[in-house]
Amino acid sequence: MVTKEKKMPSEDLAYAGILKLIYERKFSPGDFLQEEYLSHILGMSRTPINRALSKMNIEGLLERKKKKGCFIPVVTLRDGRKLFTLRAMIEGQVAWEAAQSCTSPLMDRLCEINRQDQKALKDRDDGRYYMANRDFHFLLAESANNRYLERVSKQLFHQASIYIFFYDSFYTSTKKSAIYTPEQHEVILQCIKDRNADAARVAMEEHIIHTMKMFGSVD
Amino acid sequence: MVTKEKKMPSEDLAYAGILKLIYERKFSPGDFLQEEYLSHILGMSRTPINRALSKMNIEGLLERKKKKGCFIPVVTLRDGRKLFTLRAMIEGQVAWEAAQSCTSPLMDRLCEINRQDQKALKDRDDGRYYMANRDFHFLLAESANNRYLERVSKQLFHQASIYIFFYDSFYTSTKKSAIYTPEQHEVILQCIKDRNADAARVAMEEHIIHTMKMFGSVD
DNA sequence: CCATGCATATATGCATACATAAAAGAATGG
DNA sequence: CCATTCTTTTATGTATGCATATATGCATGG
Repeated sequence: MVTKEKKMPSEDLAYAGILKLIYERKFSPGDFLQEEYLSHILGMSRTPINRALSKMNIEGLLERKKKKGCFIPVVTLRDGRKLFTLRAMIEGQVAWEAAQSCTSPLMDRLCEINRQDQKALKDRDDGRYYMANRDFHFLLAESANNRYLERVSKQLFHQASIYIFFYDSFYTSTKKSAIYTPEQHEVILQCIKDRNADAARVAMEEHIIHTMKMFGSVD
Repeated sequence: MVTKEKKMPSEDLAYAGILKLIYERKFSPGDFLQEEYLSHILGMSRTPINRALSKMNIEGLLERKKKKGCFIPVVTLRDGRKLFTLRAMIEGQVAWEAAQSCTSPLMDRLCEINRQDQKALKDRDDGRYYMANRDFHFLLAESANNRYLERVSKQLFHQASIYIFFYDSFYTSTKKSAIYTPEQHEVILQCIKDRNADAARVAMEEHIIHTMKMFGSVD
Protein backbone atom coordinates (compact mmCIF):
# COMPACT_ATOMS: atom_id res chain seq x y z
CA MET A 1 0.00 0.00 0.00
CA VAL A 2 1.05 3.55 -0.66
CA THR A 3 -0.65 5.41 2.17
CA LYS A 4 1.03 4.68 5.48
CA GLU A 5 -1.91 5.76 7.63
CA LYS A 6 -1.03 4.96 11.22
CA LYS A 7 -4.23 4.23 13.12
CA MET A 8 -4.71 7.10 15.54
CA PRO A 9 -5.80 6.29 19.10
CA SER A 10 -9.49 6.97 19.70
CA GLU A 11 -8.69 9.30 22.56
CA ASP A 12 -6.73 11.60 20.25
CA LEU A 13 -9.46 11.44 17.62
CA ALA A 14 -11.98 12.34 20.32
CA TYR A 15 -9.86 15.28 21.47
CA ALA A 16 -9.40 16.58 17.94
CA GLY A 17 -13.06 15.96 17.11
CA ILE A 18 -14.42 17.82 20.12
CA LEU A 19 -11.98 20.71 19.56
CA LYS A 20 -13.16 20.87 15.95
CA LEU A 21 -16.81 21.00 17.07
CA ILE A 22 -15.90 23.84 19.41
CA TYR A 23 -14.18 25.97 16.84
CA GLU A 24 -16.84 25.29 14.27
CA ARG A 25 -19.09 26.99 16.85
CA LYS A 26 -21.40 24.02 17.35
CA PHE A 27 -21.53 25.04 21.01
CA SER A 28 -21.98 28.33 22.85
CA PRO A 29 -20.57 29.47 26.22
CA GLY A 30 -22.41 27.68 29.00
CA ASP A 31 -23.44 24.76 26.78
CA PHE A 32 -23.37 21.25 28.19
CA LEU A 33 -21.29 18.62 26.37
CA GLN A 34 -23.01 15.29 26.85
CA GLU A 35 -20.69 12.28 26.68
CA GLU A 36 -23.23 9.98 25.04
CA TYR A 37 -24.05 12.56 22.40
CA LEU A 38 -20.38 13.10 21.58
CA SER A 39 -19.72 9.36 21.49
CA HIS A 40 -22.58 9.01 19.00
CA ILE A 41 -21.42 11.92 16.83
CA LEU A 42 -17.78 10.80 16.77
CA GLY A 43 -18.55 7.11 16.43
CA MET A 44 -16.81 5.69 19.47
CA SER A 45 -17.61 4.63 23.03
CA ARG A 46 -17.85 6.94 26.02
CA THR A 47 -14.43 5.91 27.36
CA PRO A 48 -12.18 7.84 24.95
CA ILE A 49 -14.67 10.74 24.97
CA ASN A 50 -14.48 10.92 28.74
CA ARG A 51 -10.69 10.90 28.68
CA ALA A 52 -10.56 13.64 26.07
CA LEU A 53 -12.98 15.75 28.11
CA SER A 54 -10.84 15.23 31.22
CA LYS A 55 -7.83 16.44 29.31
CA MET A 56 -9.65 19.52 28.09
CA ASN A 57 -10.87 20.22 31.60
CA ILE A 58 -7.39 20.03 33.13
CA GLU A 59 -6.03 22.20 30.35
CA GLY A 60 -8.72 24.76 31.16
CA LEU A 61 -10.67 24.49 27.92
CA LEU A 62 -13.78 23.19 29.67
CA GLU A 63 -15.43 23.55 33.05
CA ARG A 64 -16.40 20.35 34.81
CA LYS A 65 -18.84 19.82 37.68
CA LYS A 66 -18.69 16.59 39.64
CA LYS A 67 -21.37 14.16 38.54
CA LYS A 68 -22.74 16.76 36.16
CA GLY A 69 -20.43 16.92 33.19
CA CYS A 70 -18.46 19.36 31.09
CA PHE A 71 -19.47 22.83 29.95
CA ILE A 72 -18.10 25.49 27.66
CA PRO A 73 -16.74 28.09 30.09
CA VAL A 74 -18.65 31.32 30.53
CA VAL A 75 -15.86 33.86 30.60
CA THR A 76 -15.82 37.58 31.27
CA LEU A 77 -13.80 40.23 29.50
CA ARG A 78 -12.14 40.92 32.85
CA ASP A 79 -10.91 37.30 32.99
CA GLY A 80 -9.88 37.58 29.36
CA ARG A 81 -7.59 40.48 30.12
CA LYS A 82 -5.99 38.52 32.94
CA LEU A 83 -5.40 35.59 30.59
CA PHE A 84 -3.88 37.67 27.81
CA THR A 85 -1.69 39.59 30.25
CA LEU A 86 -0.36 36.26 31.51
CA ARG A 87 0.09 35.03 27.94
CA ALA A 88 2.08 38.15 27.09
CA MET A 89 4.41 37.40 30.00
CA ILE A 90 4.80 33.70 29.17
CA GLU A 91 5.08 33.99 25.38
CA GLY A 92 7.41 36.95 25.82
CA GLN A 93 9.65 34.62 27.78
CA VAL A 94 9.21 31.98 25.07
CA ALA A 95 10.41 34.43 22.43
CA TRP A 96 13.32 35.47 24.64
CA GLU A 97 14.51 31.89 25.14
CA ALA A 98 13.82 30.92 21.53
CA ALA A 99 16.06 33.77 20.39
CA GLN A 100 18.91 32.05 22.21
CA SER A 101 18.31 28.42 21.32
CA CYS A 102 16.35 28.35 18.05
CA THR A 103 18.08 26.40 15.25
CA SER A 104 18.09 27.23 11.53
CA PRO A 105 15.79 24.38 10.43
CA LEU A 106 13.27 25.49 13.04
CA MET A 107 13.51 29.07 11.77
CA ASP A 108 12.79 27.83 8.26
CA ARG A 109 9.73 25.94 9.43
CA LEU A 110 8.49 28.99 11.32
CA CYS A 111 8.83 31.13 8.19
CA GLU A 112 6.99 28.50 6.17
CA ILE A 113 4.15 28.40 8.70
CA ASN A 114 3.91 32.17 8.59
CA ARG A 115 3.57 32.03 4.80
CA GLN A 116 0.70 29.55 5.15
CA ASP A 117 -0.80 31.86 7.74
CA GLN A 118 -0.71 34.76 5.29
CA LYS A 119 -2.16 32.61 2.51
CA ALA A 120 -5.04 31.34 4.66
CA LEU A 121 -5.84 34.90 5.66
CA LYS A 122 -5.84 36.00 2.03
CA ASP A 123 -8.17 33.10 1.12
CA ARG A 124 -10.40 34.02 4.08
CA ASP A 125 -10.19 30.38 5.25
CA ASP A 126 -10.89 30.72 8.99
CA GLY A 127 -10.14 27.09 9.81
CA ARG A 128 -6.76 27.01 8.09
CA TYR A 129 -5.92 30.43 9.51
CA TYR A 130 -6.56 29.22 13.05
CA MET A 131 -4.45 26.09 12.46
CA ALA A 132 -1.51 28.02 10.99
CA ASN A 133 -1.63 30.58 13.79
CA ARG A 134 -1.69 27.79 16.36
CA ASP A 135 1.17 25.99 14.63
CA PHE A 136 3.24 29.18 14.74
CA HIS A 137 2.80 29.71 18.47
CA PHE A 138 3.24 26.02 19.24
CA LEU A 139 6.43 25.59 17.20
CA LEU A 140 7.84 28.72 18.76
CA ALA A 141 7.02 27.26 22.19
CA GLU A 142 8.94 24.14 21.22
CA SER A 143 11.84 26.24 19.94
CA ALA A 144 12.43 27.69 23.39
CA ASN A 145 13.83 24.30 24.41
CA ASN A 146 12.18 24.43 27.82
CA ARG A 147 9.61 21.71 28.49
CA TYR A 148 7.92 23.61 31.34
CA LEU A 149 7.61 26.88 29.48
CA GLU A 150 6.38 24.98 26.43
CA ARG A 151 3.62 23.23 28.35
CA VAL A 152 2.38 26.42 30.01
CA SER A 153 2.49 28.37 26.76
CA LYS A 154 0.45 25.76 24.88
CA GLN A 155 -2.15 25.51 27.61
CA LEU A 156 -2.64 29.25 27.76
CA PHE A 157 -2.99 29.34 23.98
CA HIS A 158 -5.77 26.74 24.17
CA GLN A 159 -7.54 28.72 26.85
CA ALA A 160 -7.24 31.88 24.83
CA SER A 161 -8.93 30.08 21.95
CA ILE A 162 -12.13 30.10 23.98
CA TYR A 163 -12.09 33.89 23.81
CA ILE A 164 -11.12 33.96 20.16
CA PHE A 165 -13.86 31.49 19.21
CA PHE A 166 -16.69 33.04 21.15
CA TYR A 167 -16.15 36.51 22.52
CA ASP A 168 -14.35 37.86 19.51
CA SER A 169 -17.06 36.80 17.09
CA PHE A 170 -19.80 38.38 19.15
CA TYR A 171 -18.40 41.87 19.33
CA THR A 172 -15.86 42.36 16.58
CA SER A 173 -14.70 40.64 13.45
CA THR A 174 -12.13 37.88 13.53
CA LYS A 175 -10.61 39.31 10.40
CA LYS A 176 -10.01 42.61 12.12
CA SER A 177 -7.84 40.99 14.80
CA ALA A 178 -6.07 38.76 12.30
CA ILE A 179 -5.15 41.27 9.65
CA TYR A 180 -1.91 42.44 11.28
CA THR A 181 -0.94 39.01 12.65
CA PRO A 182 1.41 37.78 9.90
CA GLU A 183 3.47 40.97 9.86
CA GLN A 184 3.75 40.94 13.67
CA HIS A 185 4.88 37.32 13.46
CA GLU A 186 7.41 38.44 10.87
CA VAL A 187 8.84 41.04 13.25
CA ILE A 188 9.19 38.44 16.00
CA LEU A 189 10.97 36.04 13.65
CA GLN A 190 13.37 38.73 12.53
CA CYS A 191 14.31 39.53 16.16
CA ILE A 192 14.95 35.84 16.81
CA LYS A 193 17.00 35.54 13.62
CA ASP A 194 19.08 38.52 14.84
CA ARG A 195 19.45 36.75 18.22
CA ASN A 196 18.03 39.88 19.84
CA ALA A 197 16.25 38.22 22.76
CA ASP A 198 15.02 41.39 24.47
CA ALA A 199 13.54 42.77 21.26
CA ALA A 200 11.90 39.40 20.57
CA ARG A 201 10.25 39.49 23.99
CA VAL A 202 8.90 42.99 23.47
CA ALA A 203 7.64 42.19 19.97
CA MET A 204 5.81 39.12 21.27
CA GLU A 205 4.31 40.98 24.23
CA GLU A 206 3.02 43.65 21.89
CA HIS A 207 1.59 41.02 19.54
CA ILE A 208 -0.36 39.30 22.36
CA ILE A 209 -1.61 42.60 23.80
CA HIS A 210 -2.67 43.69 20.33
CA THR A 211 -4.70 40.51 19.94
CA MET A 212 -6.30 41.13 23.32
CA LYS A 213 -7.30 44.68 22.48
CA MET A 214 -9.32 43.44 19.51
CA PHE A 215 -11.99 42.17 21.88
CA GLY A 216 -10.96 43.79 25.15
CA SER A 217 -11.98 47.28 24.12
CA VAL A 218 -15.72 46.81 23.95
CA ASP A 219 -16.89 46.89 27.57
CA MET B 1 -23.43 10.65 63.75
CA VAL B 2 -20.84 13.26 64.64
CA THR B 3 -18.43 12.94 61.72
CA LYS B 4 -19.83 14.34 58.51
CA GLU B 5 -17.60 12.32 56.14
CA LYS B 6 -18.73 13.02 52.60
CA LYS B 7 -17.91 10.02 50.42
CA MET B 8 -15.01 11.11 48.22
CA PRO B 9 -15.03 10.08 44.55
CA SER B 10 -12.67 7.18 43.84
CA GLU B 11 -10.81 9.25 41.27
CA ASP B 12 -9.84 11.81 43.91
CA LEU B 13 -8.86 9.07 46.35
CA ALA B 14 -6.73 7.51 43.61
CA TYR B 15 -5.04 10.84 42.87
CA ALA B 16 -4.31 11.50 46.55
CA GLY B 17 -3.21 7.90 47.09
CA ILE B 18 -0.76 7.84 44.20
CA LEU B 19 0.63 11.25 45.18
CA LYS B 20 1.11 9.93 48.72
CA LEU B 21 2.97 6.87 47.41
CA ILE B 22 5.21 9.19 45.41
CA TYR B 23 6.16 11.46 48.26
CA GLU B 24 6.62 8.54 50.60
CA ARG B 25 9.33 7.56 48.08
CA LYS B 26 7.77 4.21 47.14
CA PHE B 27 8.95 4.93 43.60
CA SER B 28 12.17 6.21 42.06
CA PRO B 29 12.72 8.31 38.92
CA GLY B 30 12.16 6.12 35.86
CA ASP B 31 9.91 3.67 37.72
CA PHE B 32 6.88 2.26 35.98
CA LEU B 33 3.47 2.72 37.65
CA GLN B 34 1.34 -0.27 36.73
CA GLU B 35 -2.40 0.39 36.77
CA GLU B 36 -3.38 -3.06 38.02
CA TYR B 37 -0.84 -2.87 40.85
CA LEU B 38 -2.10 0.55 41.93
CA SER B 39 -5.73 -0.55 41.71
CA HIS B 40 -4.87 -3.51 43.97
CA ILE B 41 -2.95 -1.37 46.48
CA LEU B 42 -5.61 1.35 46.65
CA GLY B 43 -8.56 -1.04 46.59
CA MET B 44 -10.43 0.15 43.52
CA SER B 45 -10.81 -0.73 39.83
CA ARG B 46 -8.47 0.41 37.07
CA THR B 47 -10.87 3.11 35.82
CA PRO B 48 -10.34 5.75 38.54
CA ILE B 49 -6.63 4.84 38.67
CA ASN B 50 -6.33 5.45 34.94
CA ARG B 51 -8.13 8.80 35.23
CA ALA B 52 -5.90 9.91 38.09
CA LEU B 53 -2.78 8.92 36.15
CA SER B 54 -4.04 10.86 33.11
CA LYS B 55 -4.51 13.91 35.29
CA MET B 56 -1.01 13.60 36.71
CA ASN B 57 0.39 13.18 33.23
CA ILE B 58 -1.30 16.31 31.90
CA GLU B 59 -0.19 18.24 34.96
CA GLY B 60 3.38 17.14 34.26
CA LEU B 61 3.85 14.97 37.32
CA LEU B 62 4.25 11.80 35.26
CA GLU B 63 5.55 10.83 31.85
CA ARG B 64 3.26 8.68 29.72
CA LYS B 65 4.09 6.57 26.70
CA LYS B 66 1.26 5.46 24.45
CA LYS B 67 0.27 1.87 25.11
CA LYS B 68 3.09 1.59 27.63
CA GLY B 69 1.99 3.38 30.76
CA CYS B 70 3.11 6.03 33.21
CA PHE B 71 6.57 6.61 34.61
CA ILE B 72 8.15 8.80 37.26
CA PRO B 73 9.96 11.45 35.18
CA VAL B 74 13.73 11.29 34.92
CA VAL B 75 14.70 14.92 35.31
CA THR B 76 18.03 16.71 35.05
CA LEU B 77 19.36 19.54 37.16
CA ARG B 78 19.38 21.64 34.03
CA ASP B 79 15.63 21.11 33.62
CA GLY B 80 15.19 21.78 37.30
CA ARG B 81 16.74 25.21 36.99
CA LYS B 82 14.42 26.01 34.10
CA LEU B 83 11.43 24.96 36.16
CA PHE B 84 12.40 26.98 39.22
CA THR B 85 13.23 30.03 37.13
CA LEU B 86 9.75 29.83 35.63
CA ARG B 87 8.24 29.30 39.07
CA ALA B 88 10.03 32.41 40.35
CA MET B 89 8.46 34.41 37.52
CA ILE B 90 4.96 32.99 38.02
CA GLU B 91 4.86 32.98 41.80
CA GLY B 92 6.43 36.42 41.82
CA GLN B 93 3.44 37.55 39.78
CA VAL B 94 1.14 35.68 42.18
CA ALA B 95 2.61 37.59 45.12
CA TRP B 96 2.32 40.86 43.21
CA GLU B 97 -1.38 40.34 42.42
CA ALA B 98 -2.13 38.90 45.87
CA ALA B 99 -0.72 42.07 47.45
CA GLN B 100 -3.45 43.97 45.63
CA SER B 101 -6.46 41.71 46.12
CA CYS B 102 -5.78 39.61 49.24
CA THR B 103 -8.48 39.98 51.94
CA SER B 104 -7.99 39.99 55.70
CA PRO B 105 -9.51 36.55 56.36
CA LEU B 106 -7.18 35.09 53.72
CA MET B 107 -4.22 36.81 55.35
CA ASP B 108 -5.19 35.25 58.68
CA ARG B 109 -5.37 31.79 57.14
CA LEU B 110 -1.99 32.27 55.47
CA CYS B 111 -0.45 33.25 58.83
CA GLU B 112 -2.06 30.22 60.45
CA ILE B 113 -0.67 27.90 57.76
CA ASN B 114 2.77 29.41 58.24
CA ARG B 115 2.58 28.66 61.96
CA GLN B 116 1.74 25.02 61.18
CA ASP B 117 4.64 25.03 58.75
CA GLN B 118 7.00 26.18 61.48
CA LYS B 119 5.62 23.63 63.93
CA ALA B 120 5.95 20.73 61.48
CA LEU B 121 9.54 21.76 60.78
CA LYS B 122 10.29 21.89 64.52
CA ASP B 123 8.76 18.41 64.99
CA ARG B 124 10.77 17.15 62.00
CA ASP B 125 7.54 15.81 60.48
CA ASP B 126 8.36 15.73 56.75
CA GLY B 127 4.84 14.82 55.62
CA ARG B 128 3.12 17.59 57.57
CA TYR B 129 5.85 20.03 56.54
CA TYR B 130 5.27 19.28 52.88
CA MET B 131 1.50 19.66 53.25
CA ALA B 132 1.78 22.98 55.10
CA ASN B 133 4.24 24.33 52.56
CA ARG B 134 1.96 23.26 49.73
CA ASP B 135 -1.06 24.80 51.45
CA PHE B 136 0.82 28.09 51.78
CA HIS B 137 1.71 28.32 48.10
CA PHE B 138 -1.74 27.11 47.00
CA LEU B 139 -3.70 29.50 49.19
CA LEU B 140 -1.49 32.35 48.03
CA ALA B 141 -2.18 31.31 44.43
CA GLU B 142 -5.91 31.48 45.18
CA SER B 143 -5.46 34.88 46.86
CA ALA B 144 -4.23 36.40 43.61
CA ASN B 145 -7.82 36.22 42.36
CA ASN B 146 -6.74 35.16 38.87
CA ARG B 147 -7.91 31.71 37.77
CA TYR B 148 -5.27 31.37 35.04
CA LEU B 149 -2.35 32.40 37.19
CA GLU B 150 -3.66 30.14 39.96
CA ARG B 151 -3.80 27.09 37.69
CA VAL B 152 -0.32 27.61 36.30
CA SER B 153 1.17 28.26 39.72
CA LYS B 154 -0.32 25.09 41.20
CA GLN B 155 0.83 22.95 38.29
CA LEU B 156 4.39 24.23 38.51
CA PHE B 157 4.38 23.58 42.23
CA HIS B 158 3.37 19.96 41.61
CA GLN B 159 6.11 19.55 39.03
CA ALA B 160 8.64 21.07 41.39
CA SER B 161 7.66 18.47 43.96
CA ILE B 162 9.27 15.84 41.75
CA TYR B 163 12.60 17.58 42.29
CA ILE B 164 12.01 18.12 45.99
CA PHE B 165 11.03 14.47 46.49
CA PHE B 166 13.83 12.87 44.53
CA TYR B 167 16.73 15.09 43.54
CA ASP B 168 16.96 16.97 46.78
CA SER B 169 17.17 13.82 48.88
CA PHE B 170 19.97 12.38 46.78
CA TYR B 171 22.38 15.27 47.06
CA THR B 172 21.44 17.46 49.99
CA SER B 173 19.25 17.35 53.03
CA THR B 174 15.59 18.32 52.85
CA LYS B 175 15.96 20.03 56.20
CA LYS B 176 18.68 22.26 54.85
CA SER B 177 16.41 23.72 52.18
CA ALA B 178 13.47 24.00 54.56
CA ILE B 179 15.10 25.67 57.51
CA TYR B 180 14.71 29.23 56.23
CA THR B 181 11.32 28.68 54.58
CA PRO B 182 8.97 29.90 57.33
CA GLU B 183 10.82 33.17 57.82
CA GLN B 184 10.91 33.79 54.07
CA HIS B 185 7.16 33.13 53.97
CA GLU B 186 6.83 35.59 56.82
CA VAL B 187 8.61 38.29 54.81
CA ILE B 188 6.32 37.71 51.85
CA LEU B 189 3.22 37.93 54.03
CA GLN B 190 4.44 41.16 55.57
CA CYS B 191 4.92 42.72 52.11
CA ILE B 192 1.39 41.68 51.15
CA LYS B 193 -0.01 43.03 54.40
CA ASP B 194 1.72 46.34 53.63
CA ARG B 195 0.19 46.22 50.12
CA ASN B 196 3.70 46.55 48.72
CA ALA B 197 3.28 44.52 45.53
CA ASP B 198 6.75 45.05 44.09
CA ALA B 199 8.46 44.05 47.32
CA ALA B 200 6.20 40.98 47.56
CA ARG B 201 7.25 39.92 44.07
CA VAL B 202 10.95 40.28 44.85
CA ALA B 203 10.60 38.43 48.17
CA MET B 204 8.81 35.54 46.46
CA GLU B 205 11.33 35.38 43.61
CA GLU B 206 14.16 35.21 46.13
CA HIS B 207 12.35 32.51 48.08
CA ILE B 208 11.91 30.29 45.01
CA ILE B 209 15.48 30.84 43.82
CA HIS B 210 16.73 30.04 47.31
CA THR B 211 14.84 26.75 47.26
CA MET B 212 16.32 25.96 43.85
CA LYS B 213 19.87 26.63 44.98
CA MET B 214 19.56 23.96 47.66
CA PHE B 215 19.80 21.27 45.03
CA GLY B 216 20.91 23.23 41.99
CA SER B 217 24.42 23.84 43.29
CA VAL B 218 25.77 20.32 43.16
CA ASP B 219 26.57 19.69 39.50
C1' DC C 1 28.21 -16.32 16.56
C1' DC C 2 25.15 -12.76 15.24
C1' DA C 3 21.08 -11.04 12.95
C1' DT C 4 16.39 -11.48 11.68
C1' DG C 5 11.73 -13.04 12.10
C1' DC C 6 8.07 -15.05 14.66
C1' DA C 7 5.48 -16.47 18.70
C1' DT C 8 4.00 -15.34 23.12
C1' DA C 9 3.22 -12.66 27.21
C1' DT C 10 1.75 -8.55 29.41
C1' DA C 11 -0.34 -4.24 30.27
C1' DT C 12 -2.85 -0.52 28.33
C1' DG C 13 -6.85 1.00 25.15
C1' DC C 14 -11.59 0.46 24.48
C1' DA C 15 -16.52 -1.10 24.91
C1' DT C 16 -20.31 -2.17 27.71
C1' DA C 17 -23.24 -2.99 31.81
C1' DC C 18 -24.43 -1.45 36.13
C1' DA C 19 -24.30 1.81 40.43
C1' DT C 20 -25.05 6.30 42.01
C1' DA C 21 -25.85 11.14 42.64
C1' DA C 22 -27.95 15.39 41.20
C1' DA C 23 -31.90 17.67 39.28
C1' DA C 24 -36.59 17.98 37.74
C1' DG C 25 -41.32 16.97 38.43
C1' DA C 26 -45.34 15.19 40.82
C1' DA C 27 -47.95 14.62 44.87
C1' DT C 28 -49.36 15.78 49.35
C1' DG C 29 -50.00 18.67 53.39
C1' DG C 30 -50.40 23.22 55.32
C1' DC D 1 -52.02 28.50 46.35
C1' DC D 2 -47.44 27.69 47.90
C1' DA D 3 -43.95 24.96 50.13
C1' DT D 4 -41.94 20.61 51.09
C1' DT D 5 -40.88 15.93 50.23
C1' DC D 6 -40.70 11.88 47.64
C1' DT D 7 -40.23 9.81 43.21
C1' DT D 8 -38.40 9.46 38.78
C1' DT D 9 -35.34 10.62 35.35
C1' DT D 10 -30.89 11.18 33.35
C1' DA D 11 -26.09 11.36 32.71
C1' DT D 12 -21.78 10.63 34.96
C1' DG D 13 -18.85 7.37 37.94
C1' DT D 14 -17.14 2.75 38.31
C1' DA D 15 -16.21 -2.18 37.39
C1' DT D 16 -15.08 -5.67 34.25
C1' DG D 17 -14.15 -8.30 30.00
C1' DC D 18 -12.14 -8.28 25.65
C1' DA D 19 -9.07 -6.16 21.74
C1' DT D 20 -4.67 -4.60 20.60
C1' DA D 21 -0.01 -2.93 20.55
C1' DT D 22 4.55 -3.31 22.40
C1' DA D 23 8.40 -5.84 24.13
C1' DT D 24 10.77 -9.95 25.21
C1' DG D 25 12.61 -14.40 24.23
C1' DC D 26 13.27 -18.19 21.31
C1' DA D 27 14.16 -20.37 17.16
C1' DT D 28 16.14 -20.48 12.75
C1' DG D 29 19.15 -19.25 9.00
C1' DG D 30 23.24 -17.00 7.21
